[in-house]
Amino acid sequence: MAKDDKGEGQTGGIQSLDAALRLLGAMMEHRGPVSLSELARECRMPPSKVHRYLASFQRAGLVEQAGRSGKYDLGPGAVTLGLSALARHDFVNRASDALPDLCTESGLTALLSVWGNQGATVIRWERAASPTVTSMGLGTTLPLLNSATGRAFLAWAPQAPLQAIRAAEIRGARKNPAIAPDLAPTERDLEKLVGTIRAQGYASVEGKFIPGLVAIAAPILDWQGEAQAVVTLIGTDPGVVQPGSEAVARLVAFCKELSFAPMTLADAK
Amino acid sequence: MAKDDKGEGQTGGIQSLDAALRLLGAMMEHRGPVSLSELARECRMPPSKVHRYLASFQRAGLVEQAGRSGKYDLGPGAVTLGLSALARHDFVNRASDALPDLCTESGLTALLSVWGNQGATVIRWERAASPTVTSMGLGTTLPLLNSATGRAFLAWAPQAPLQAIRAAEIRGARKNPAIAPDLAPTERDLEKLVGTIRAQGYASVEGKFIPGLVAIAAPILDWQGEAQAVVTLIGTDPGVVQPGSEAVARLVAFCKELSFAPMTLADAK
DNA sequence: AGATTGTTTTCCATATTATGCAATGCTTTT
DNA sequence: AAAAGCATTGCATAATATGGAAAACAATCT
Repeated sequence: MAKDDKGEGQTGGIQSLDAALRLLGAMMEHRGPVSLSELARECRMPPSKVHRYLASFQRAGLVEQAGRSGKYDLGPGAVTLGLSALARHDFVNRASDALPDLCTESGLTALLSVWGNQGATVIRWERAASPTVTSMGLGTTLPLLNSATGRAFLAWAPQAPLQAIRAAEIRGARKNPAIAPDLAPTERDLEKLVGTIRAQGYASVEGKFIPGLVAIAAPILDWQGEAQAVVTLIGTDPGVVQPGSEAVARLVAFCKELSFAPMTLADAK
Repeated sequence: MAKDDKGEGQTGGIQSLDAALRLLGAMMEHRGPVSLSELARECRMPPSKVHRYLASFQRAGLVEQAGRSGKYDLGPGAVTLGLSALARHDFVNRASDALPDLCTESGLTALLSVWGNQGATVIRWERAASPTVTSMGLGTTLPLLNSATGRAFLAWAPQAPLQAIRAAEIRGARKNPAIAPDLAPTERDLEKLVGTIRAQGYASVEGKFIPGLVAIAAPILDWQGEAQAVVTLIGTDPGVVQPGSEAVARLVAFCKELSFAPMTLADAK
């Protein structure tokens, strides 16, 4: 195959693994199932090569073949791997463990989300007894502007990844005003919205994402003051979004508890 | 290198990739960072090999070196990958697509339900060729105790939300014994019922909700082990509810196929 | 129908690429 | 200081991945 280019200054590694991971990356960029030949074209690999790699991935459960369409997609093993990686960050574990308590104490449905996959992704949720909705499962990607969760990320998440997404969603919202009817998503309005959210310490939304529902969301902050995750409470009573409400108090306390707290001098040993 | 084991019956694939994925699997099992040599020992690989593989993984962001301790850990790329995969696993859609197959193969009417609106709600159904049923349309809310579907949710759905609903329905059933004529819905009986259902892997009902009809139901589980949806088969022949029946086998296999399955780590010894 | 195009999958000879070992730095322990 | 453990790099060998061709399979058009 005449690999003439020696431009690779990379230190040791496995070339076949690099190719395999390039393949995985390509699969990730697609939102859904991809055909083998399409992958081959994108990665500039012969189909036979792609086929063999996919066979190995498939054995490990990282990819799977969707139905009988023959197309390939990321599989459950990838989820396991990702959640395992996520679990290394202890705030995820602590928040997951405490989520049921928050749910029962508040009587509301509680969600734990992290930023990933170009959106706020729900990784854990605890349903309340009261009649809320379903169809909001794990892995749901919440909209940035019209969900309390998304807004909390907008206000507290790392800038870099959000800038682009934000811009994209603003364009989308402008084209489709039904998505954000009462929000004129100019840069100025966004700044104002973010300012308001940060000032009051939590984000809220009434019936935007799902009519009839209200939600409040607060961030779990790391040592840099950026949102590592967002906790959301969903209910039906409009009262819960009010600044003084018990639900707000509980939510904010919960997140503060889990957020990074600078060491006090008294702790010095 | 004298690979004596010919135990590999596996079809085509990349051996080095298999080794790499075995490595990833080993890293997954550790809760935190691992040293290179430790990995090498566990996977029975020479350290140099492990080092080269890790270099490739690191370049892709799948693993990273924790601080300057030199230990390796799963990295942000793994999280991204997992979240991307998580978003694709829309159980409801996948089940919807596959439902017609289940229907034709089993010759029975198939139902797909999710939890919502204080009950098991039918969101998709596929009628069997034989003209049995029924007046059951989309959006029908099935009773919790007297339908196979409801019972499956009872057995596998998240505890917290169901406790209340369950209690409410018990009260209702007591007031209206026609709904649950042969079931004394005490807490003890409920526990026993749930235990039986979980033990046999599916819920069944004979002629309770609709006289003359029998039904079996099994859950589609997410990675939390909770029922995201329930698939139900309805027929007239009492034989289908028997544990060994073909219908039961098909149903359970169907749900298992759609349920979340963790990553398999190939331990070819 | 049959023909045609586009897939996915298997086979095989070749040499590219991964391999294990040994040697080298590098850090931590005795 | 010496020793032990670990991470990293070089090297010759052969084991392994490679691309092309062709077989199996599916879908679309004439």
